[in-house]
Amino acid sequence: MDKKTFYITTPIYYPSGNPHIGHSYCTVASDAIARYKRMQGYDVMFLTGTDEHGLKIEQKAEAQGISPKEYVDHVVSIFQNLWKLLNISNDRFIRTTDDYHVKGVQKIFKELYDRGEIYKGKYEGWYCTDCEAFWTETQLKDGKCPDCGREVKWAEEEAYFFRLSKYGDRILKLYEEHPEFIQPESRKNEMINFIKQGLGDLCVSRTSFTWGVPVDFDHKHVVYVWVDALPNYITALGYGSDDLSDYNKYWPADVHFVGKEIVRFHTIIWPAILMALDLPLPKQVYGHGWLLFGDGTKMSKSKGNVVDPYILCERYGVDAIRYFLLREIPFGSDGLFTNEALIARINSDLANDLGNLLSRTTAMVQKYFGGVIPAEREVEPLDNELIEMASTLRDRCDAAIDKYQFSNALAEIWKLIARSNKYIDETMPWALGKDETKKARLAAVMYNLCESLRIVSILLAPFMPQTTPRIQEQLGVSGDAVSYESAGKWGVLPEGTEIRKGDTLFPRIDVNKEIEELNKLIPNPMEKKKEEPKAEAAPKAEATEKKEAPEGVAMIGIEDFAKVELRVAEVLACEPVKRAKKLLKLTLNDGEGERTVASGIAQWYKPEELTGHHIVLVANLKPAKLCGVESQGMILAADTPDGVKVLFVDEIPAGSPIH
RNA sequence: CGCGGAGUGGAGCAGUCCGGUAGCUCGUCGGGCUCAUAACCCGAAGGUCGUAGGUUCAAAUCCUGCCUCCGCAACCA
Repeated sequence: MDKKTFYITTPIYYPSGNPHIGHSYCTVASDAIARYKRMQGYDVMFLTGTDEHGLKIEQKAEAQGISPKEYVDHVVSIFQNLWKLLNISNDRFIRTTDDYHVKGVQKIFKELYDRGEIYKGKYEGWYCTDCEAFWTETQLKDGKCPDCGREVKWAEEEAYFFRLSKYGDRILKLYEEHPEFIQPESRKNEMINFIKQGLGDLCVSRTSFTWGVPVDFDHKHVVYVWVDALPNYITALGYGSDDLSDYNKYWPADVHFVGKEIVRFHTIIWPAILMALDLPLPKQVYGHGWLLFGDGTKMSKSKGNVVDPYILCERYGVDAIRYFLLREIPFGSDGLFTNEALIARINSDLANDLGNLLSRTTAMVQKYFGGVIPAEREVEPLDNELIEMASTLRDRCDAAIDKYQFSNALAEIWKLIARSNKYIDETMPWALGKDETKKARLAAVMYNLCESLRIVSILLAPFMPQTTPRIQEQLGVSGDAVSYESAGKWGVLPEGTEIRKGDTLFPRIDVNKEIEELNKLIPNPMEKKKEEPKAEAAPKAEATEKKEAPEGVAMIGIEDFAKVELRVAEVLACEPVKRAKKLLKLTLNDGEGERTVASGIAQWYKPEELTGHHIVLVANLKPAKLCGVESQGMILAADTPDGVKVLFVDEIPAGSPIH
């Protein structure tokens, strides 16, 4: 009989920057499931990959003076190295630039077109030439491009559209008939509301850039993100090629793990595309939460506050990071990532509870029995609770894993670890060791502890694949004694097994020292954001960030710089902008007259702190409308660890040009 | 009224759907033990569950108003 299959995917990540801890989070979670399911005997297909097309990549590459392919090759290799480092056991890695994917997408696109699901139309809207982007009326800021503030013109672009609008009802019905389709539950309502507002047809091709999958029957066009990226889940299985064996075997996916920000694409657009193709739908889309920092900021490439997964792994070990990510944060919700919490978990859970349990157990077996537990053992009723808990642990883990509740699964495992530590206190093996007549009892106690640890090591393996072999080595177990099957049984440890104390599993970390060193390593966004008045508190959770390297800032010639007109200006008046959190409206005397400039510094300056000062003005910036205020320039300010500092040049008269 | 999330002992969370002793982890304090990575085990202190009303025999839980915080969006020229 064929093994039951299990197909799990991560999103394909966009390599416009290096992978951060958020990518790692989703990938580690998927990996744990993949490993767990494999352990249970499933034939698992675990897919991850990268989504490499699009304007942004094209621009990034151009900024670095290399081809898009060169650019993505480089970044993708960084992703792949990180997955290797994190022990990610993906079966495949799909790149949307792979030939088979390109062919598959072209085939899908054509088929959708032939079925009348995609039609050629006109994309109408306000077009910004500089950004090469279309905007809707409502997106415009006072009739100008919301991105760059430049003039836009009404333009039409030929484009292909997918008839998404006709699938609203079917998708709602899908949610109704399969309430488990969107997880967690709370995300479903958002989707329902979104659909009920009415779905429009979806633009699925572009002519404004070329870095994409060409539409093979209309070469002006490249396929736009939706029909390119989403089908990776089936092209990776060979859909669109001659060999459909994997597709037939693994599709539909058992679960797509995605971040909550892209739930919409996976629960509306993706099912619609599949419906249009008459293909089976994935069984479930799970939208996990975000990792947040101490100040509640979502981590992202653009904000730069990235905790570098490499540095973390290097300092604490891969398994510690994997453990923390899966244990600390309930999978469906957002969670805080702080170094303090990380270190606390490592010390208390990994070093004190698990590491120390193994250490004291193996040390005693060594000490009292020279490493081999005697066969003659005297059981007592006291043992029953431990045995009961250990032999049913697997069921509780299974149940949690079935619901993707990683933290609950780990919590269950740790209950057994805690129970085992308590068991040592209850049985007092050191006292038994002093009494020759209690040898058999002592043997039973040690045996029970080893059994307990054996079961722990098996169930922990999907989460901490590097650590568990070390535990099992010390326990002297392997093969059948560490199978999933045997995790549900008590009394598997073979007679005569040689147990020996090994190296410390997880060394304890000195919290204060460590936090100090981390702070040296990576600047802290908390400090520059808000000064906490309660400074007497112990070294507190330090959210850390790593500033993104100032990549892509190319050298310019003097002639480029000469294009910028800098001038000293006096701040005549300053007021907050209504409806704007960050903006201050400055009225300036630039030496020739008055002008208005908006500046996003409300967070750092009160209006009265600026009036009267002389500042540096970029005088020839194209005007832009911000929150209803016409900004006719920009003032210079510096980013510092303590916040943004406006450059004051009070001793220089207003109007002075600067070179 | 832009959309959404959240306010529970010092910190981080569970409990809220299906009202009825407020639970967990960490931290603090006291005790025990010595096999172990100054680890482990036991105990204690600490919360009028954001606020004001309402429903009810009974509300953290249901209803209404309000306040605060956060994310997204609109503003970081």
